[in-house]
Amino acid sequence: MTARPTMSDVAAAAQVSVKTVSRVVNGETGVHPGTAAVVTAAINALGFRPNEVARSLRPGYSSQTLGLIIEDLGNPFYSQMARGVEEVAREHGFMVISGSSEEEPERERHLVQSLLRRRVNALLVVPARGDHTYLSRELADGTPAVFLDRPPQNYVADVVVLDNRGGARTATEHLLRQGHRRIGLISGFEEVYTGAERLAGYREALMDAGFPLDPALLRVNCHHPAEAALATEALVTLPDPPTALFTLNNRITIGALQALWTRKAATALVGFDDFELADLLPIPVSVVRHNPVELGRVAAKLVFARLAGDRQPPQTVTLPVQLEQRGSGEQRIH
Amino acid sequence: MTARPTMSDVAAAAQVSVKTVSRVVNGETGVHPGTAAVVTAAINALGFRPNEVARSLRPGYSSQTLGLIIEDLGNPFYSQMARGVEEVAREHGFMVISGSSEEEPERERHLVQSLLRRRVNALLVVPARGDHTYLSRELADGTPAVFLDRPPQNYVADVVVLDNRGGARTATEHLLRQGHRRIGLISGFEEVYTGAERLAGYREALMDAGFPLDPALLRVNCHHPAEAALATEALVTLPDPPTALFTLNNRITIGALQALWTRKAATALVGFDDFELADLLPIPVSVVRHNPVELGRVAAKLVFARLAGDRQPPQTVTLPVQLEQRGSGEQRIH
DNA sequence: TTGTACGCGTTATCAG
DNA sequence: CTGATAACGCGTACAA
Repeated sequence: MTARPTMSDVAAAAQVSVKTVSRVVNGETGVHPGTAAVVTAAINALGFRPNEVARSLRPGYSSQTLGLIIEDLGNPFYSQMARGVEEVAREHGFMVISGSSEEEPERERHLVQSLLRRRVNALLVVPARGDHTYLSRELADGTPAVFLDRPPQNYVADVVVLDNRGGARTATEHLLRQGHRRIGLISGFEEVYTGAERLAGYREALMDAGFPLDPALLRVNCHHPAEAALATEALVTLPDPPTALFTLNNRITIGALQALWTRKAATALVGFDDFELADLLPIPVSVVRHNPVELGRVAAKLVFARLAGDRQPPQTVTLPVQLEQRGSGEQRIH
Repeated sequence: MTARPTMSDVAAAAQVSVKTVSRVVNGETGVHPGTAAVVTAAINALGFRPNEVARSLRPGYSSQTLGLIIEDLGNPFYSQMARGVEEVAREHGFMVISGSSEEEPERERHLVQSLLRRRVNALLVVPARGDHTYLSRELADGTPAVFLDRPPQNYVADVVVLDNRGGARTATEHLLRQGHRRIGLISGFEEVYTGAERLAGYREALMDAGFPLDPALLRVNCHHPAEAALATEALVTLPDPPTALFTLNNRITIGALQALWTRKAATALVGFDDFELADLLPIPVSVVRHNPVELGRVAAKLVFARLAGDRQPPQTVTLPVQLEQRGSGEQRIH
């Protein structure tokens, strides 16, 4: 109930000046041990805790805070990214303020502004769709920004992404190598960067191998497992059905699996994104997996390099992904 | 690269005093429209953004920030809680600084101190094990704290928990009603609050129904799915094996399921905690489910009630859980 | 070894 | 309607 004690409260209690208290608090040299003891006693008696807000207002000091904007804190992929960011931040004595953009551009802008008003040292952003030129104005003072999972539109800065295209190529080539020629593809939002890249990787693999891409095998805009299940159902009941499926994210993979199980279809399947239980299912699911925590870590390290004065041109880091062969993707065509 | 412009920069550019700029920025009445226009123009020209840090230093103002300490931001259960907290915070114009305690008491203390130094308005904490009397000193000024998922030890404050005991009772009674008399139980850390409560619920249900508790059917301290699988294996191969299993958290449920599948055992199963795919598996898994987002929301609302001046004695809110009958728990004994 | 003045960016007070 | 001044809590520069 009492207001939090300040340095001058401590100074008054210890019968010294605020500056002496400051010296003790910051462990500066040149304080008489006796005085220091008195001050320390007063600090403990009053329960004084230095006010980081006041400190960060002073020139040369900063809030020691990172701003993190992601699509949804509750989504495991992003929350693991956040975890990676937090780890690196802690190593530097920083804390993280985070917010969910809900993939809405206005919300993102609002969050950017709120965070900058709080004078975060840097921004880490999973960019929502839409134009990002507004950032030039917001970050004109040199506050670094690093983008995660996808690049922003019309703003040049450091970006850390997964090798979406490469992973999709690998998955598709793997299925081709098992003898599959008709490989169905189910994707989520078409316009999202990661989805587009993965689709491109699938296309490239087919082209390079000299096989045609049958548009009838493509199902896009499946946002829920249920829609993916329907799409799978539709593909499997085609006159000339695919012998394998490539599902572009884990929600889709889950929906597809359910449809395949109820149909007892022996269609091979490789999914992008790992998921819990994938390796424990009766037929373990082959996936292209990656490391969201590492993504967060790498982005945070980039941020701290910038804060340390790194003036290199903005770079794009592409993190490798791994094809995990567990069974569902290794069913050869007879 | 330029330092961020301040109010006095704007004032100079607009040929007015800082106070006038302040008035315009805060939309105060009593400013000549002409002057306001000039000031607004200067603000836009310079890209001025008010410094919330400086503002929060002033008496009567605050950082408009909540501190959140959870076990692990990367864990879906906790990250969804964080999501709920964030939602309510945003409604109040607050932001959230979060940190992971890793279930280590010293880390928690360190986080508490860091957050209080940053003058967060309130603390939301998933308490690590160990004594929490230290909080009396830290929060002597009246900064509210609310605890999530489990109560702290030796500190009285608002707490929001799930109905762990009731959920476990319900699950056990459900299995008893299906005719099961030998119900195996697999749990994680024995000393964790939630686990202890769930175990107690199981015990109570058996006692109340007048059935003995066979210690041979209890397996504790399974921290990974693999350990749970081994425990399941051991239970199923008992001379007089259980006909049903009650698994105390989702990691354990997953491990148990795998063991049952490989063994093709027809043991009934109910798990505490829902998990992705639970409803999509060939035999859908019955679970006691709950709503982590709601838990976060309720806790945050409690915090804001306290911040608004609510002086009621600390309360414990117990959130209901639901038994979701999907199939695995409804296999009657022949 | 210790203390005094000043400034960080903002807002409240009170005068013009 | 507008502005000068003090203050928020702390640390730097410079004395004493």
